[in-house]
Amino acid sequence: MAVTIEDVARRAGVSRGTVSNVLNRPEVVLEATRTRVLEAMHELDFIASQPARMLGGLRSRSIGLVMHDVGHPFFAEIARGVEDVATRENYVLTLTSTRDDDERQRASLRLLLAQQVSGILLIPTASGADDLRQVRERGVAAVLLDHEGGANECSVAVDDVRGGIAATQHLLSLGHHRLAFVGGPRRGQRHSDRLNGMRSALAASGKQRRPAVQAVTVPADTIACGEEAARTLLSNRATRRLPTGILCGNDLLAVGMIRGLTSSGVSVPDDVAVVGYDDIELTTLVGTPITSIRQPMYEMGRTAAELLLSEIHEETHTHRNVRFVPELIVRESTARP
Amino acid sequence: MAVTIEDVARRAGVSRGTVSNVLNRPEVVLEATRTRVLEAMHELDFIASQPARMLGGLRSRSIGLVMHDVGHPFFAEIARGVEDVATRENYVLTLTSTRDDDERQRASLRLLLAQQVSGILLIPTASGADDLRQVRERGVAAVLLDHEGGANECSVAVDDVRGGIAATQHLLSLGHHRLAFVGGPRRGQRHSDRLNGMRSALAASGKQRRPAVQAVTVPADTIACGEEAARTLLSNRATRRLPTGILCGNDLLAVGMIRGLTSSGVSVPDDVAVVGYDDIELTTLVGTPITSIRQPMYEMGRTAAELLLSEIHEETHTHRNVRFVPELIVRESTARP
DNA sequence: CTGAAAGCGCTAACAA
DNA sequence: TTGTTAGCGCTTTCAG
Repeated sequence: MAVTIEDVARRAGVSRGTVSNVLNRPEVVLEATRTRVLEAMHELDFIASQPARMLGGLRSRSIGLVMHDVGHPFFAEIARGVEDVATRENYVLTLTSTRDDDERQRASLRLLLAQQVSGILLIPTASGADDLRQVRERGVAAVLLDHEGGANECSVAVDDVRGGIAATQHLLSLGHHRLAFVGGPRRGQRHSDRLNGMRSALAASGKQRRPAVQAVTVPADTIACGEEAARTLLSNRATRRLPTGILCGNDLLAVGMIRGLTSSGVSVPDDVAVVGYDDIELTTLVGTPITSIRQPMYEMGRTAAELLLSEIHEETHTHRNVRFVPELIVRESTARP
Repeated sequence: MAVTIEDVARRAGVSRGTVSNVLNRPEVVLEATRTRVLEAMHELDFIASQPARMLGGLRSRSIGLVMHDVGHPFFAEIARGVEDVATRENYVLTLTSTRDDDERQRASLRLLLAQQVSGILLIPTASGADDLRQVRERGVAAVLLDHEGGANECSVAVDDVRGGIAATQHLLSLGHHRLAFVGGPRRGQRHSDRLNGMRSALAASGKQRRPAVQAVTVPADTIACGEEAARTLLSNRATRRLPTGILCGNDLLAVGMIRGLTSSGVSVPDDVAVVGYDDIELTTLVGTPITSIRQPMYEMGRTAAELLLSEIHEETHTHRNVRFVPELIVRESTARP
């Protein structure tokens, strides 16, 4: 088997306890013995077994991240932020994707708990934010990510209502009063809050028309769904005029929307202005750069990881609900330069 | 503390050993007792501690993935493939990013080893493929990803020489004989193989000019570096004519290259044809859709994970060096439709 | 400051 | 078929 603490002890001519001490409380062991032990470790290329240490009573130096899908740039960027602080603090990051499935989320959480991670970051499914309760009951630290949390927990989110308001005010200022929102149930409250933001901004403007914000529901946050939504809007024209200002629940939807619109001869931004959400790098790269509501994804990951580590380590940790403010980034999809 | 196997045993009125048996060899315990134990587990919401099981002698049900950066779509997509099979097989995936730093790669490997993962997938830094030796010496399964391996190990790679050849033949068939390659040392042999592919295809064509393929070195695989490379090519024009066919080491470089070229009044593809590499989704979304050499990233991740699990489980595992064949996908950046 | 020994939660013989 | 027990590699008292 692998080289154990026993081997190191023998080689250094000390007891296991002493080796353990140089690992965990080096200040308590004599300089001379310590170097001797360190040398022995080095010569044997000793790597202490984390599982064994944990059984011995140490915390685990690993945290878990549960999210929808690493493949999506929004989540990947959050993961980067988390990973950077984890690495910096010498933690490893175990990650699992739920594909937005409640069952998989529950399974993921159990798997992480079984690993004895010392903390969990959860980007919940539409209805799964409560699952953290059970995690906490087991004494494992947890913070909610991309979801507003309660008073007795840490959370990191972005103010979606303000995002909706910012997008709407921008559209209104450009003279667009016939508005639509494209989003789906999969992102749960994220999208409904943004829609609410639109509605309240429109109401506040006093420019509200009879048919308020038109909401188009899509099954997923993809380019294809965006194109589909464009077709829906276009074919509805018989009964309802085409909106001239559209907010999409994420940037991929916006890409699809613009594509669907232009391929039917509707010009963006001349006929219709389109706003995306998230502000992933892609928005700057497409043919018509997209105006978007920027969410600080990397920062969110970093902050959440820091809160989690603080909850793990600090005796006097007080819960915080961090809420970032999204930022409107104007590009060509709403206004020609 | 948490609920242990002991609690379950007491509640079900059996011994620890029996509980352990229903966990590990259910067929050996009487139907009746087993259901009783299962019920007790359920009532207590028992989750067996993986660390403890490992000490007891079980394998770990976790694998590690070491890569450059989760934030990059190429790696993110590989990670997705890995994650899908890990989840399917009830393994958890621990991932670490090296940012292409040898030191960090070594640290990552140690961290994973300390966690007692039962297998490691490594996308090595330019010079770090050898680090797996030490992993294997410790009896931990390992497969090399995105890097051609030796006979005594499993690996999953893509034939870069053929990728370079395919791109070159395509460019030649379009009438471009003055060629350039843009790439960097960071991706190590990946890029040099592609360049070699270009050279041999050019030589084989009999159309070789005196100045063979012009190689432009960039420090990183980013859009900014692509633009920079465009400027370099442009400013070299005094001594060396502008190439008319350019292969970029990845798609982001190609995006930057096209942008740099067009902003200087050089038309793509009319004046210069540009080919990217990887074929990430982005290639279809930019203003001028990019011809690219497709690498099956998701498949690579899946395959590597499957090889790893086979190496972990199967007694009779034989090593394989899987080499995918890249595919040329033609789009507007080399030929107007 | 160092060594000896108990125990962490579980698995895997071995007995019964 | 089930119970008993000896570790797994480490940490952490507690003596020395």
